[in-house]
Amino acid sequence: MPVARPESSDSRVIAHVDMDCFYVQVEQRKQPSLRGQPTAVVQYNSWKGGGLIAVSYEARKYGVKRSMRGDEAKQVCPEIQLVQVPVNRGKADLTVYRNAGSEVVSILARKGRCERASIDEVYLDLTEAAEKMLAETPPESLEAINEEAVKSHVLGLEVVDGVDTRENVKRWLVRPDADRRDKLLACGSLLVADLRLQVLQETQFTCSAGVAHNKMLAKLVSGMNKPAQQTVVPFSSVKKLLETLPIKKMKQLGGKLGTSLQTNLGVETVGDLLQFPEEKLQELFGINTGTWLWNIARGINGEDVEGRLLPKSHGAGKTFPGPRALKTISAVEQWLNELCEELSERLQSDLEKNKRIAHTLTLHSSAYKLNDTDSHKKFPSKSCSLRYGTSKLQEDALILFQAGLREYLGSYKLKTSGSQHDGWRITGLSVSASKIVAIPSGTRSIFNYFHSQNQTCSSVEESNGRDVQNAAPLFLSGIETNSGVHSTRPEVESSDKEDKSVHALKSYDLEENETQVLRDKYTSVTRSPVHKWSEQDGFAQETVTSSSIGTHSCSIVNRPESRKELSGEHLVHVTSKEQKISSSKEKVTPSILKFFQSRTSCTALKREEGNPDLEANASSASVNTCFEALKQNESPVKNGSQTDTLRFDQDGLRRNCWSYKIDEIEHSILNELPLEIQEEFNAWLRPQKRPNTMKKGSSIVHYFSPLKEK
DNA sequence: CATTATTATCTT
DNA sequence: TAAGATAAT
Repeated sequence: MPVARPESSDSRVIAHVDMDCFYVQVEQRKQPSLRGQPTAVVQYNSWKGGGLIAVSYEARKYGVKRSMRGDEAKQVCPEIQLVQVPVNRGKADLTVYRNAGSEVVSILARKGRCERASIDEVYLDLTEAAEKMLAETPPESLEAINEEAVKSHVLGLEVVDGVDTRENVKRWLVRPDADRRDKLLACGSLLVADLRLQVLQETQFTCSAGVAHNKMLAKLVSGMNKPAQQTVVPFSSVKKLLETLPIKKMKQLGGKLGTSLQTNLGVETVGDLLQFPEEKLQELFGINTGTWLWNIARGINGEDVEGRLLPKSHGAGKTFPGPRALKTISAVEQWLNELCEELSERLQSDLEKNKRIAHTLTLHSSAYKLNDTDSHKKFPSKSCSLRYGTSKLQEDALILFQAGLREYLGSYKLKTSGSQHDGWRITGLSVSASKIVAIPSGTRSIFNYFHSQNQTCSSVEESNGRDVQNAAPLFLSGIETNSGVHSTRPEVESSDKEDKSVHALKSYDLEENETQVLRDKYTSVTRSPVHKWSEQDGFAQETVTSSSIGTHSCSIVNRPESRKELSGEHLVHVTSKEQKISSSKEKVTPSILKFFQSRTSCTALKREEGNPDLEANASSASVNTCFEALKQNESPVKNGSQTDTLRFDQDGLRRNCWSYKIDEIEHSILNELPLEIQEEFNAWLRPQKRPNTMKKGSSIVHYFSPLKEK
């Protein structure tokens, strides 16, 4: 679970941008006559008209819903235009939507760190841009305000009668006496309005956005006013916003965890969560999830916007429902071949365009057994090191499948007839490529070198007369020629781990009596109705465009450490993720300590207690009087008492442990620190995830199937 | 066994 | 690390 940092120090400007019924828009751009008409995108149509995966707002007025069938949609809206998702190799092909998503991302990434959250959603960290704007061209100085920004919905904005809403919003945007944080949000709103306009101009797509101090809030409100509008959450309106918000509306709480909160704790709204002490939530749900929940209840969420424009994995899959379930190995093989073809194409494209290489191939399947009562056993997923080239993928995928099937059938298969199509049916197949790493730029020369050489170790196969790239895998395996050092085939040990069969389905459960006690103890009785929540659009997918070279590489070995060996001058660049991990893990941030130690005046700042909620105790500290360094980590202060204290909980750090009341560090001060130190400081503000200390069999949280009974 | 097809993250 | 579970769109 994500971990939060103290809110009051969080004056970031975060936006969540969500495309409006994205697939529909893509189709409408292709076919402009569909504009303004009730339209839906449907995949396949032979069975009940196919399944809807995106619905235009015109169609929604008729009650057309995502995941209705085409036929149902026609019933409620006979006029509806149904557009089919392209089909290739017998399966839905989402390439056009992925590419359209990439167009959008490249525009949205212009003003700050950008994270592609799905095919049609991104998060933006606009903090720096907003600060810059505030410093150089603050809204109050502007002669004209972006019309789009003026149309923003500002949550909690008091209505002045006699003043129309737009004028009211405009006044909020340019208010000279506003809290700095609100000013930053105002700048963020202007920036986002700008970006949305650019997206529209350059792609013809509309989108909606949420602007707030963190990801969770931005995401929460981006869908509140759709389509083509934006919503801002001023700091001061967070509490009221969350108070009555149904718990299930929060990201991450839409599933079993949310259900558990409802049924086990009687928590229906985010506000209800405020009753529970942090320790209690930690006991119940584990240290990380517990802390996360406690923070979420208060509108606190320290998750970073990752700078990532590309997907971390690629997958191709298909389901075979009902009578279409696959009955023979040969049918499975054929479909695997199709899937691998698509996957291979996308991998080639990624390699060519993004210079990235995938390391792991995984096969997932779902199946059931005939005339077998315990037949809902899960088909095991299997993975192996990934070899480039369509037929390699196909070969390996089949082997993985067969390994999975043997395990799935277990001794069950030992019955009659060795003939194939027997007891089993395959209802789903998918292959995916993960552990994708960028080829460091320094490697390019090596890459090119091998590129020009005749391949040292490739077979010919389906290289289609085009280039074969060996350099990358070579790099990744650490300079060995990959001639045959490692087995390239998926090594499928048939270690039939027989029994362990049924992992009980997991969910959150509390003991009955404890549940009652908790409900009585913390849950109040009354609650009130809430806002109106518009639906979210779209589907989740990924990015990457297409094109292809026939790459065919030899064995690719997963050996991350080997890169270190090579890290001379060129190869220092690892993926940013890895850098982050390694640095936050083993680094003691000595430079920060040094910096503070060299500071002579560290004066304490006391903050008034008794404010358990969101009221900003904007402690006005100045540069010299801000940091207090305590020699020993005085009793770990916990969030429950509203004093956020940095603490190192890993032993190595215990000794020279300092505690800071980071709530009390004013933001502007951070700006005076050297950049490098600012970064480290920020890392502090986003505490690491703590190892889960919850014992597995703890009577408190244990997982089971929630909606099972009855 | 008819919400499909993907993706991401966390736990074990 | 691999495999499973959960969640989202």
